Amino acid sequence: MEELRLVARGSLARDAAERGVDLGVTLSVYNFDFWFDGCRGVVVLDLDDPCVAVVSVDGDYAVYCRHPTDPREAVRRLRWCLGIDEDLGEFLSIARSDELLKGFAARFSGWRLRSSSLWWGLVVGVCQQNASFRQGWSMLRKLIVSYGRRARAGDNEVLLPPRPRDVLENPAVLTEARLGYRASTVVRIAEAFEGGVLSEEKLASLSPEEIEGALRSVKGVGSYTARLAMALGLRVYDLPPVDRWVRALASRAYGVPEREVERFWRGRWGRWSALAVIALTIALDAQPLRKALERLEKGELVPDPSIVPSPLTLWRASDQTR
DNA sequence: TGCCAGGCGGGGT
DNA sequence: ACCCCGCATGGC
Repeated sequence: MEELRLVARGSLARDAAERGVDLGVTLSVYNFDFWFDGCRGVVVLDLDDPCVAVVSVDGDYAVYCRHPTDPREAVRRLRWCLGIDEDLGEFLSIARSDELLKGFAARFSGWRLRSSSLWWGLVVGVCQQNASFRQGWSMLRKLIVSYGRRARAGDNEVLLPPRPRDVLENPAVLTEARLGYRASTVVRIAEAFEGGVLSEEKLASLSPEEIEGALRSVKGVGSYTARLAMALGLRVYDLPPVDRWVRALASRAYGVPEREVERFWRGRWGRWSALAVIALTIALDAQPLRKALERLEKGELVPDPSIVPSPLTLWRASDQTR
């Protein structure tokens, strides 16, 4: 097991409060039980040169890294992963007068997207392809647990997602994790990162369209997966990951033909397009389309914490997604 | 039991 | 620019 050393300690409480960030909500949304327990969360800052932060809902944090790291750089990275300095003012202002997201904007203004690496964002996207939310997160959970990459960070034993190299060393685990035909796509993504064809640093400087194109060069990565990964890994939200779920809901809510949903969505949400898609999945508890449409008809557009698992409750629903 | 789910690529027209 | 199909797997 890899030993990580303490490189920084402090509190984000004041800055979070000043910026209206709710760390409890931010840590709980779309998280697993082994990374969040209702009180403290693990944030993976770097997979390749492992570095993690343990953050409490009141803002205390400790950052641990495998190699000596500039504490200021580590804290910058933590703040970025938690979206602390991302100003969502414009997004929330649009959302407050939006049919789909006004309830979300009223109650979840403190939510920020937790980012991951681009590699991991792609894996998340692939696991959502042609599967229910529940199945997708079950696959991801099994994937992480099966590779079982562990590190010691102070008193905490932390589970890390596999690196591209881990996947290439033992691709059979993907099948054990029940990824089905998605396994070969994950292998191709891992090869692209290991071979340097894709690299986060190079892609980050490109335009959103160019990033999407580069990611789609991997067979099995289409528009949805590329755009979701850009949002999760790079905090680039310009291009919405429009799937049949969003297409149907937006078509109904806005009275727009399905084939025009993407254009309409981008016109409405601009540089917040992908964030709005992710927010909608939270608002409707990522329920299957049929139920999500019923919720829309009834105007039930705020998360229902009694639904398990959902983006909000996934962290306390490990048994349902095993 | 079939059918379908937050896609995708490859084939057709 | 469309339309259509198959694809691993799990839940209902």
